[in-house]
Amino acid sequence: MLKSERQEHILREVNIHNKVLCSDLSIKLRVSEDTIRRDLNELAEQDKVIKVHGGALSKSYHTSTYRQAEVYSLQEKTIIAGKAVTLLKEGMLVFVSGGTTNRELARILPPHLSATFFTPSLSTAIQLMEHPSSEVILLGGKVSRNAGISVGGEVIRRLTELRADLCILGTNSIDPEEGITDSDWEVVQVKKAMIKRADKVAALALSEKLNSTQRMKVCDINQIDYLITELPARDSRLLAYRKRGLEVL
Amino acid sequence: MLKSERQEHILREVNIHNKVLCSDLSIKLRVSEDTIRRDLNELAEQDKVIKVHGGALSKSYHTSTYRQAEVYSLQEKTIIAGKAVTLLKEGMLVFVSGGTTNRELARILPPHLSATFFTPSLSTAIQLMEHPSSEVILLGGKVSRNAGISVGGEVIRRLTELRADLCILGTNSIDPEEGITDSDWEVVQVKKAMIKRADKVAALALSEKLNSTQRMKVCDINQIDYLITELPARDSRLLAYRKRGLEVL
DNA sequence: AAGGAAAATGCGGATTTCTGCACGAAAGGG
DNA sequence: CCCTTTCGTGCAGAAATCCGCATTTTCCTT
Repeated sequence: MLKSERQEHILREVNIHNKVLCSDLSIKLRVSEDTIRRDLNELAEQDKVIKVHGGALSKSYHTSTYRQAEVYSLQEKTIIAGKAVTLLKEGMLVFVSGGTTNRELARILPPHLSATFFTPSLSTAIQLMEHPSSEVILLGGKVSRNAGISVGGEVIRRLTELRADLCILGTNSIDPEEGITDSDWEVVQVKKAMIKRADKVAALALSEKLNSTQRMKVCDINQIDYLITELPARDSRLLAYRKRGLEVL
Repeated sequence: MLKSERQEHILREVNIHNKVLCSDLSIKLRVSEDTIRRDLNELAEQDKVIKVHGGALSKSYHTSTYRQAEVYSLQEKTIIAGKAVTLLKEGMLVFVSGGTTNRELARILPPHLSATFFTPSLSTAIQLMEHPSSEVILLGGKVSRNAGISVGGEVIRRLTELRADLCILGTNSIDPEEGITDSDWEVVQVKKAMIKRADKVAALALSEKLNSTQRMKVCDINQIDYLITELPARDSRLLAYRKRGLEVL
């Protein structure tokens, strides 16, 4: 039996039973426990399983109950989300894109605010779902594995039939000259459609994303109305954006 | 039982009941109280629980981090999912409804299987997203807060444009006479549409759901092709269904 | 096809971890 | 204040892990 074949088998086993024991696998696959252990360690390094004393545990089982843990820069993102909330008014129709910052926004939404949210993002939708008084409409389509959002013609077609008061855009790269840029073509198409059909556009970005660019253009800087970062509005790093007419929160 | 597995269990227990006693856990998990106490101390060091005399208290009780509902009867659901997987073939177009059993199915999907999945369920879609070789298409629409799926005319309209090889239906109530029933009108509409547009229908149900009915009818028993429970196919409780012509797995 | 380097595997022994038990100290309840 | 329950610690046996090394397998080059 080949090594990779064996590891496939182990992975399948661990996903079905949520746990495996070195001793069991050793017998079932007719190899020494050392080999199993080595396999498990490799799989653990690739984040496929979680290695523990005596065997291994399934990752998805473990992380699905625990998942809250790893939003990086959570502190900053919460600040950003807090500022963004001030733009929301009763009864608004709002587009929300993907990303953890927007998820954070959904989480801290004031409970009484009743607005209608359209989003292609799975995680944002799930978070919004827990909000008591808002309506959530999911834009469906082919799901992009990397981005965790729906993409494709159907999403864009639906967007063209709508008109939003506000579009809240998670931003990977923003630059005073180049505007907002991104790296995934499908995602760019969706963002473009959202911007086009919204009266106002708010860009949410960690300060580390400022003055960076990527391959594909989403929009010009003057198409954006609000720029929200975790920095105070008067921070010098934001000067270039204020000069361009953006309202910096 | 593995140590880490045991600690998972303890954590789950403490989060459900808000408190646990060493003595209870010792009996339930069949280890000495010393071991439990050591576990609780470790969990307390990691700030997962609050250790008190005689047991421990839940921490999240105070911090109100709303956690994804615990998957109850996970063991049984994994068995069901395992059987359901055998119905899936390369290249199929499959409808998948919501529910934790279907989420479990998505989780244990063989990595190599490449199929196309349509689902209105957010959690199923998120789980399927992690699958390397399958395509996931999310059916978008108004999100139903209780069910965690998209509902409404748009979903149903999209479904009528499709034709699936298989429909995998999470089931809340099934009865040999009454067929499948459910309690949420919107959800029922979606399930009806899915059944109508699929060549074969598989109903996934915990045995506790057998022979129960609810207010609204989803479909007749003879519209279902496969019945999958955690019980062995020959179990007497399934006899009535076999007699009706369902293939019981 | 043959040869050889690299990777994979199994094994023995040293080390670490896990677990239950015993005993004395501490905490809690009436 | 006494009695019961719980706690902490040390210890011992069992299991799991780590480490180095010899042997086998795999794969690539010539």
